[in-house]
Amino acid sequence: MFSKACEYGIRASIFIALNSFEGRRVSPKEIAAEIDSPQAFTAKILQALVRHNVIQSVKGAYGGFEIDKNRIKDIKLSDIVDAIDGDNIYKGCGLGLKACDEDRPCPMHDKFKVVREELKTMLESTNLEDLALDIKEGDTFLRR
Amino acid sequence: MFSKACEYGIRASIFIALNSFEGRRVSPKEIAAEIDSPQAFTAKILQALVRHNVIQSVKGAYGGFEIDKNRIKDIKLSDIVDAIDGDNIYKGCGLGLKACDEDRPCPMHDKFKVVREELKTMLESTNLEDLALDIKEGDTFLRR
DNA sequence: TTTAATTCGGATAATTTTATCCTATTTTAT
DNA sequence: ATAAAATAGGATAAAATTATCCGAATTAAA
Ligand code: FES
Ligand code: FES
Repeated sequence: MFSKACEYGIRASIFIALNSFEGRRVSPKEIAAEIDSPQAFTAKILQALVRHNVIQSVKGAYGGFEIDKNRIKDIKLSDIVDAIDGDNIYKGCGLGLKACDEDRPCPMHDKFKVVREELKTMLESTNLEDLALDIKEGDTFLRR
Repeated sequence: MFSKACEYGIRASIFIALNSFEGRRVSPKEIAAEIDSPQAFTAKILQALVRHNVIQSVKGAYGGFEIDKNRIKDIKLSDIVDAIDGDNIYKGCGLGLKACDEDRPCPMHDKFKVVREELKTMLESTNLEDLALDIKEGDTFLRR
């Protein structure tokens, strides 16, 4: 469904949010260890998320990645997916036609559109706060 | 959402079904031209679909690809996706954990599961006959 | 001001996916 | 039998994704 980069990006964002609640910055090393991802590759993804303004970075000693505590609840899954995988999964044709076009639809269009919309709604209505809180409660996990 | 191979595979299967209604076999060349896909790559995908028993091939002169006319309505989109992309999209964890596990779910699990199930239901309840008939009526298109 | 701890960014490598090419094999018609 | 028309399948190649490495730039503390 999502690219590896996007999966790592979401898991990383949740872990950063979790720590930002406590006012703690985290390093790519710590993040990769926690979410079980390749460290250098994860670092690249974090850079992309910074560029897209999803997370913030602080350089130098005592630096690391963080998310403004007050904005955690405003960051939606769709922001992360958009930043890394782009909008094809929301807007693209399920059969790979150049664009999804109501006026000249592919055979899967009517049925696919429903699923695509549901995915969109789900990603747009899920924020980092919700996800991080579940982890804190021990109900969900970032690795296995 | 799906791989290129899978997109081509679905489009090809629909076109083959359309022709099999008329008792006509089609070649990879004709298929690729019709669905706007690379011919040799498409041929490989057709071979895979034959191996998975989704379509049939007849070698030699006057040969080509076809689908048993009586089985067109029994072939579901999920059969094609399964054959080419496997079952990860139905069964896998949305955040890329090794497997989706109810007992140790990822933070996205509850919400992702709903979308994944809807996709599964959609693919399992859509058959090649429905898709091919819409094209015949001129309501939908395989290329653009 | 120096040092240590960091992120940033470029270069490169490995792997997977997508794509092409060529030959072998099969089958029908002549 | 032979020739022609097809699919099958192996060997590569190209492109995209995933992954690693290393030095440059930045920042805070000592
Ligand atoms: S045209 Fe294919 S999904 Fe809309
Ligand atoms: S555990 Fe991630 S989707 Fe079920």
